[in-house]
Amino acid sequence: MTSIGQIFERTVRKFETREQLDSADRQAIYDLPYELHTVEANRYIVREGDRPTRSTLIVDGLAFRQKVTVDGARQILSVHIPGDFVDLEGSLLRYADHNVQALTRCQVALVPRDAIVELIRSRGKVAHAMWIDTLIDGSIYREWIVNVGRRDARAAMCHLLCEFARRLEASGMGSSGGYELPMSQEQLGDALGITPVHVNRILRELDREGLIEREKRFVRVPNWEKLRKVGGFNENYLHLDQVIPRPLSAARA
Amino acid sequence: MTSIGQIFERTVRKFETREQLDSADRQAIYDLPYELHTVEANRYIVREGDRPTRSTLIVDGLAFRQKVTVDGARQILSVHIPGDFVDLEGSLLRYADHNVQALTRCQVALVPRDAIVELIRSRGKVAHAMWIDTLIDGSIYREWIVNVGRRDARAAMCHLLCEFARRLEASGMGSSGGYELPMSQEQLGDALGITPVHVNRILRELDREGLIEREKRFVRVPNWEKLRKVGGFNENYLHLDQVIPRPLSAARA
DNA sequence: CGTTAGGTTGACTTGATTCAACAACAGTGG
DNA sequence: CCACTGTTGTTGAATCAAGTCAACCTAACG
Repeated sequence: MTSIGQIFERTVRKFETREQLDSADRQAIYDLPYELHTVEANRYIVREGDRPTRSTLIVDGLAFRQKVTVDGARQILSVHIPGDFVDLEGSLLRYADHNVQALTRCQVALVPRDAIVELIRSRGKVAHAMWIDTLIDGSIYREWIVNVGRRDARAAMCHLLCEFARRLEASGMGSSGGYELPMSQEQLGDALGITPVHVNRILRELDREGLIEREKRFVRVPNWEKLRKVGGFNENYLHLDQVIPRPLSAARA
Repeated sequence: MTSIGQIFERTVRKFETREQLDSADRQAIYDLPYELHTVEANRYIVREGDRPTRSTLIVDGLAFRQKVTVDGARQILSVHIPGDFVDLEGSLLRYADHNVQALTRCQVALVPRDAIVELIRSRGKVAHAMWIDTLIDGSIYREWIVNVGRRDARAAMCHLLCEFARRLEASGMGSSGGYELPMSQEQLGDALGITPVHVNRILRELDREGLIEREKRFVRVPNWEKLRKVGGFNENYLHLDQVIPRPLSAARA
């Protein structure tokens, strides 16, 4: 689906919405050494405690972060799409504090840690773009806390569906009308902090109410505004329009 | 408590555990322009939607991040201690996606956004240290998601108490034996995603079981190991020992 | 010394879990 | 090509953790 020549294409495109890169910056990214691998669905990409020597870039497919409590309950923390580095932390922190798993079969590019560290050191603007990425990830985590902490299952599910819709749409992988959501009901439960049985009931309820229409794992959203409202979804936290303000000048949006 | 000359002391000390700074780096931080202010408990430091022109550094006191859902429920997202910049996002993202409030009366230093941006641009290592800070914040958010999503109220409360204990201890503001936790039971509830009534019952239960001893808002931990176990607390995610690995060489811990 | 915020407690309700059974479906191997 | 097996989805009944409502208590404070 994604040819070799375009491995870093999505990443560069994303970074360019975050910081004005020059051609040397772009080239430095394109020049990153990497090794392509295929990871089957559900296989681990990073394990808690790992001290990885390579960072993983998702080229194709979806992946998710998760953590397991001492008594075995799993909590999904975020979902990632092509163009995302899923363990930059591995290059910058000592060890991984959580797991990363492939949601679907993934094509990933493994980039040596040293190359990432050198890129960061030598290309300030690229580093800046990556940093902004981690800030936005942080913002998404915060909203996720609100979702599991303060919304009931129905609202939380709608919110989650809205988030996926907007993020997939923004990256050209679906429309506001509908999209493929390749998660099992158990995984949805792990994302929302509820049981799969309850996920099932909520989904059917939303279906019955006409808030969504399902066909296998394809979700159609007949009335975006209604779904948005039930989920209390406000997309600001995704910072989809994020562009770095020009330094030292009062840039206007 | 903190004299003018030491405004950036804690911040520098923190950054030095994250990256090898040279004297020019340190000086650049000390030279940051700022304005000192006092913020009363519960007053807002940043409001969602703000486009702040200054970043706020906590010099003394505690602050917390929070978000309010459409139907008025508040979720506390994190608690911050002296030395933390509580709205770096304000300098790097377009607008604030959440609120920051003073937990206790705070002394804060307001640093102009442009000065922060310039510091980041000119002092790569300082920027790096700050970035690592945002990565660690991200890690704490992830654990917080697990806490509200997958732990019952009792375990979540113990986990929260453990987190505070370790963080306060690490910054010299309390010992593992006990510490001042200046949060109302309502605020604790907002942090855990439960009602203040339930917080009360859980705290009394923990008290009765001998897991904690309370005196006003001072919490004593007679048996750390027991509390740790009930909370399923593993401090790795705090990255308290974080030191940046030497670039391009196989540094050993 | 009244006012207010925070803490405590009981009775009742509810959203979500648990347990258990079964249906639909995909993949596998005989 | 079909039986076997495992995963995912569906449903009902019973139970439980947490929420709601409401009252009252206490300490701090102007």
